[in-house]
Formats: sequence, C-alpha cells, structure tokens
Amino acid sequence: MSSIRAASTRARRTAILEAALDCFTTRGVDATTIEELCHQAGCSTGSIYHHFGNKEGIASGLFLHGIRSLNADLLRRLQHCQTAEQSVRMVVIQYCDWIHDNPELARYLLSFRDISFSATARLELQSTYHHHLAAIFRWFRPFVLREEIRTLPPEAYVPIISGPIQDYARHWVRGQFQLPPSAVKDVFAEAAWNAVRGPGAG
Amino acid sequence: MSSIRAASTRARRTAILEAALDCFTTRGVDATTIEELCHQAGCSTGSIYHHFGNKEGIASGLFLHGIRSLNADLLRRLQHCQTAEQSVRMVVIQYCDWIHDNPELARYLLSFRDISFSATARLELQSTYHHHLAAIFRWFRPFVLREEIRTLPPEAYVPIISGPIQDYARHWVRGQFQLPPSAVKDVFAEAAWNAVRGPGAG
Amino acid sequence: MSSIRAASTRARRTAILEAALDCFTTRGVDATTIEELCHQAGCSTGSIYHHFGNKEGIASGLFLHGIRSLNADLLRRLQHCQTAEQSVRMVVIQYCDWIHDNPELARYLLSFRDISFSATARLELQSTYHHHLAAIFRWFRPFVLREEIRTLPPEAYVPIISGPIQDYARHWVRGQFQLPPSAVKDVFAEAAWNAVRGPGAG
Amino acid sequence: MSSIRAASTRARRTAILEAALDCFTTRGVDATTIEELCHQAGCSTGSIYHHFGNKEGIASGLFLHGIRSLNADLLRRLQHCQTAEQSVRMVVIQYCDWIHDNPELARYLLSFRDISFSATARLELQSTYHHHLAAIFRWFRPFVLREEIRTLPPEAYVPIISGPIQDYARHWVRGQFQLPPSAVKDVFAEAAWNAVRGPGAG
DNA sequence: AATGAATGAGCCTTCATTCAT
DNA sequence: GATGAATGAAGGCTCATTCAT
Repeated sequence: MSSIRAASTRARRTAILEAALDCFTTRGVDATTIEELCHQAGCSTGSIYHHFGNKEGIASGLFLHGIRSLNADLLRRLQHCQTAEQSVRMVVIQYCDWIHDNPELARYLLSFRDISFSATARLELQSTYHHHLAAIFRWFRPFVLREEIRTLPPEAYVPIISGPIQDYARHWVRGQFQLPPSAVKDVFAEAAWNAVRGPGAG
Repeated sequence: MSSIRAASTRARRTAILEAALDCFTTRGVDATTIEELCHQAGCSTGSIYHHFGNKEGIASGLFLHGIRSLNADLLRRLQHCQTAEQSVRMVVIQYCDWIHDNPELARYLLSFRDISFSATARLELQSTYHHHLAAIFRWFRPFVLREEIRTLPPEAYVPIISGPIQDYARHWVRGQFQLPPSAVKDVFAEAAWNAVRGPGAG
Repeated sequence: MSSIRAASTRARRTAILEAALDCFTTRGVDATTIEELCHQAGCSTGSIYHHFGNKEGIASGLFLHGIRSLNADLLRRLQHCQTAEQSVRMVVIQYCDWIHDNPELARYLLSFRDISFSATARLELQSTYHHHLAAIFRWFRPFVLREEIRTLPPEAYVPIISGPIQDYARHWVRGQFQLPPSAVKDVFAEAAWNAVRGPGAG
Repeated sequence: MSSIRAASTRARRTAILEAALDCFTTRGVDATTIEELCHQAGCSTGSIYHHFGNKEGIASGLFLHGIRSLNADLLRRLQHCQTAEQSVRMVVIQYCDWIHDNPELARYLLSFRDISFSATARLELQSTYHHHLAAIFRWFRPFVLREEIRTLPPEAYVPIISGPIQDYARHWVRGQFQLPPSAVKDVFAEAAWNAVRGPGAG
C-alpha cells in the first residue's frame, strides 16, 4: 500500500521536475510561473507545494539532480582510465558526452548558476560539490605525485582542465556557437592535457 | 549654463550607475527594486526613468560600460607585446589586473550574464563583442600563420585561453576561492600558453 | 469490541481538543492551521474531519466545553451561600478560583470571543447562556425582592458584578498584569458587593 | 506645493481609514479583503500599500486613532470636574457619550482587541496606553490620598471603574443589549462610585 | 529635470476541505 | 476509523512604470 503511494508520489514529483526543466530552460526560472508548471505537469498548485515547498524548492531539486547525475557519470567513467593523459582527457570527453545525452539538463545547469537558493539548498549543493571534488582529487593524486600532471594550486585544476569546455558549452547552449561540444571534444581534450601535463608524462 | 546642466546630468547618471553597481552585485538585478536604487542614489523614481528609460536600461548600460572598459584595456596592453607567448600570456594577465582594479564591476560582469536584455541592448552588446573579437583576431592572426600558435576552430581560442581564468575569477568573486586572480595569474598564463602553443613557437 | 473502539474514539477526540486548546491560545484560532493541529494531536487531517466536521467545529466544541464547565461550577458553589453578600462575593471568587484551576481554558474563553461560529454553534451557545442566566437570576431574585441587592436594569447586573474581574482577568491572561486574579479576588469581591448592595442589606 | 501634496495625501489616508472602519466593523478584519478596501476607498491596491505598508498597518492605524481620540476626550472632560465623585462618574459618563458620538469607532475598538498587531504597532499602543494611564492617575492621586477614593492595588482601578460599562458596551455593539450605554450611564456611574468611594468621601 | 503618489496586472503562497485507498 | 495526497479558490503583496505638478 505504501509502495503504491510511494510510486504515485514519485511519479508526481518526476512529472513536476520534467515540467520545470522544460519551462525553466525555455523561459527562465523567474519568468516561469507556478501556473505554467501546473499546466505543464498536469497537476494542481497545491500539489506542487505539497511536494516541493516552494518554487525555489523545485529549482534547487532540479539542480541537485542534474549535478549528481553529471558527477556520478564522471566518476564511473574515470574507473576505466589507466593513465594520467586518459584521465585528463576523459574529464573533457565525458562532459561533452553527458551534454550530448542530456542537453536540456545541461542547458539548465549552465544557464542558471545564479539562482538564489535557500541556505539549506546551498549547503546541500556545497556538500555535494565537496564530496565530488574529494573523490576526483583522490583519483588524480597519484598522477600528480608521479609528476605526470603538473603541480598547481589545488583550486586551479578544475578551471584549467574543465574551464574551457564549460565556457564553450555555455556559449553553445545559448545558441552562440554552431558546433556542439561533442564535435570539438578532442581539440579541448588535447588543450587540457597540454595545459597540465607534467615532466613525468610519457 | 547648459554646461552646468550637462555636468549635473552626468553626475546624476553616474550616481545612479554607482548605486546600481552596488545593489546589483549585492542583491542581484532582479531582486533590486527601483525603490532601492532611488534610496541608494539619492534621487526620485522619476529621475531614474528620465535618465535610463527603464530598469533594463540601467543594467545594460552598466554592462556595456564594463565590457568596453575591459576590452579597451586589453587592446591597449596587447600593443606592447612582441611575441606570441607574450600576447597569449597578456590575455590572462591583463584580465587579472583589470579584475584587481575593478573588483565590483568584475563581479557584475561575471555574475549576471543571464540578464535578459532588450533586443536593442543585445544588438549593441553583440556588435561590441564582434568588433572586439575582430581586433583581437587581427592581432593574433600572424602568430597562427607562423604556427607559433596552434590552428584551432576559431571559436575554440577564447574558451581555451580565457576560459580557465574566467572560471577561476567567477568562483573568486563569489567568495568560493581565497586567492585572488592576481595571485595565480602566472600559473594560468603558463597553462594558457601550453594549451595553444604551436610547433612554430620558439 | 465496540467499547474499545469507543474508548479509542474518545481518546482521539480528547487529543484533538487538547491540541486545539494549546494551539488556539498560543497562536490564535485563525492563525492555527489544520496541519498544526494534526502535528500536535498526532493524527491525520482526515481524522480531524472525521471527528469534528470542520475547523469551526473544534473551536465551538472547545468553547462550549469551557463555558459549561465554568457555569456548572458557579451554580454548584452558589448552593452553599446563605446571604446576598455571600452570593455576590461568590460570583467573583468562584470566577477567580476556576481561572486558577483552568488557566488555559480561561485564556481561550477570554481571548477569543469573536470567533465566527456557525449558526448552529451560535444557537447552542446562546441557549446555554440563557439557561445559565435564568438559573442565576432565579438564585438572586429573592435578594433583589428583599432589597438586599439594588434594583437595576436586568442587563446591568452581570456587567457590574462580573465585569471588573473579567476585565482584570483578560489583562492577566495576556500577561499585562502580574498578580493573578486569585490574588485580588477579595478586593474585587468587595467592590462588587459595594456596587450592588441595596438598602435592605445588613 | 508640498502643502497641496500633503493635503491630498491626508485625504487619501482618511478615505482609506474610513473605508476600513466600515469594512472592518461590518465583516471583521480578517474577512475584509484589500480588494474590498480599494473599492470602498476608491483607490488602487498600490495606493493602500503606499500609505499603510500592509493590511495590519491599516488596522493598527485605525486602532491607534480611535484610542487617542477616546483618551484625549476623557482628559479634556476631567478638567471640569471638581470632586472625586464627579471624576469617577465622569469616567463612565464620558465613555458612554463618546460611544454615542462615535458608534462605529467604538464598535471597532471593542470588537477587535485581539487583532494580532506587529511588534512596532504593539509598542506604540502600549506607549500610548501608559502615557494615558499616567495622566489619569495624576488626576486621581489627590482623591486617593485624601481617602475620598479607596486605596486599591493600582491595577484594580480601571477594571473596577470602567470594566462594567465596557462590558455592557461590548454587548451592546454586538446587538446583544437593547438599551444603548447612554441610557444606562447613570446606573453605571452610580455603581462605579459605590465600588470605589472611600471613607473620606462626603 | 525632478518629484513621488498612483496605478493595477500578476504572482506566489496558503489552507480548509475532499476522497480514494 | 485512519491516512495524506490532491485540490483550487482566494488573497496579500510587489513593483515596474506613468504622469500630474
């Protein structure tokens, strides 16, 4: 009985999140009204508030969902990499692939970084981010110790490796660039590797 | 007499823009009300509309002002560079220096890319951007022809050279990173140069 | 089996009324939501509607319960009075004692006279009030006839005898007065007696 | 120019307060919508919020206005009293007269004591109340010192003298009593005087 | 050029109540 | 009897913009 309820509840939540992804990426978070979400999700105002508390709850829920999906996918694919070069390139390549598979979600994550989330949501986002970063650094530390990857200030790695492709992708989701990230992934993977390869690399 | 008036008009415009820079970076553009701007600028609602037409007029005016200042400064400093390496490094270094000198404006430009500007403002921004890009490419073309800089898809250069330091700066203006961009400029300049140096470089 | 059910039903009703007394006196009737009552009573929304029909049903049920308790107690204690003076004083004293023993209920009765009850509830309240008043007047008539109590417009007796202590109590339940009614009961009993004693009093 | 503005502003404020008095006493504060106030006052929603901040601002503004009018009138009329008895009786009589002259305002003050005001409004109300009470006590102190009025706990005077007529008036504004307060003012004045007259009274 | 009262459409959110399970 | 997801009407409030002075 409770499983039926749970299934129904989950379906409703999913329907609302899907409606939100569509509306938020099309019109923007602020410009999307609760009424539009209701219409799109096929539910009542009250139902949205029952499941998400308020509008910001939907926006942050969707954001967290996207970030977690992206992060988990990267960690999964890094497991199959052997060398420093493969790993650095994989960071770029996986990003392009994920964007290719989840264009709407990518558009949401890239376009609405500045949504003003509640303190609670911000904490959860930060926690998620820190755990992910820690796992990533655990993976790369051996390569840095062997100087296959250059030693840099810790905070510089992500901007240098991922910054360019994210910048490119941000332009692309806005329609400012024609070629999709997947079409330039090797160029950016090459640039990332050159930017951080160390003297110990083969 | 008209000069006095003009001076007064400029002072009023400046006061409003300064109030806007403060409010917009502190609370965000959408969250800032005209009433707050009035209070901060020490003027009336009507005065704001007299000088800027509407709220978006302030936001886009401020944005354009910042972009133009940043762009002009880069072109000026590139004139003093001799080699490809100097030039590529200068793109990163000038960015850091400008941020150091204009932290509030930097925060505004970096945090509110997604302001929904009017068609007119968008056109003006695009035009400004294109002219700037064209001037930049004119500067770098000889280096690319001599293969001192790698040949890449045209749209890849900006993300690869400027993407990392912009990404870093975006985190910094939000308080997520401790070290200011100026403290890491050489690391990022080095990475940028490694990422695009071509076989023809010395 | 049905007795077990009945016991359970009564317990549930009592739990809801206790929750209501707490919430209503703390936050006010209008400001209390059904959800809060559920939380406080440890039951579901549906359960509340099953037992009380609607929100007003709880408020009026609680009100009626309090009024009846207060009235019955007064009539009981008047039976032990012999003289006009004892009787008039008892009206004040019993009020103070009852408040001392039922502070929460007193707070509810005193603070929320203006709850908008349904027609049915209003009728029941009026009927209760009239029966009570009639019984009270039956008790006092002999004293008035003997002029031990002054002859006044009928509607003046309650305000003159009970008005002051009720006014005092209303302030006290709101925390505006320090001394509890029980600490000033003799002063108010004396004043009440002086206000209505007739030439026939000893 | 500013005087014209001020006059206009005052007229608008007055219109809103008059509409509020009508709606609040007819339907109750909670049940009155801003829309109804707009209609009644002949102004826009925004105008109401421009002048009063929010709904509670209207309710507390009206309350304060009523209280101040009532208080000022009492102090004025006490000036013409010579003796303790005249003064005590005047408290009751003035109350009845004021109610007779301001029935609507009286109804508002008597029926909606439990409006939940903001902290600011509560402070202002308390301050008003304390100043008024202090002035009243200054007036009566000599009579108490001469024992023309009985010595009581300070907090007991107001309930004992004013409590009965206020209680009566509360019933009357609700339509529960037929005779208006002005018709019974001498009875209540007499009772009040008897309740507090001291051994030193003539 | 400046002022600020006035406008009013529109939105987020609340919450009593219902009802399928 | 119990549960709690769903409903949706309704209302308080915001705020960019206008315009008479």
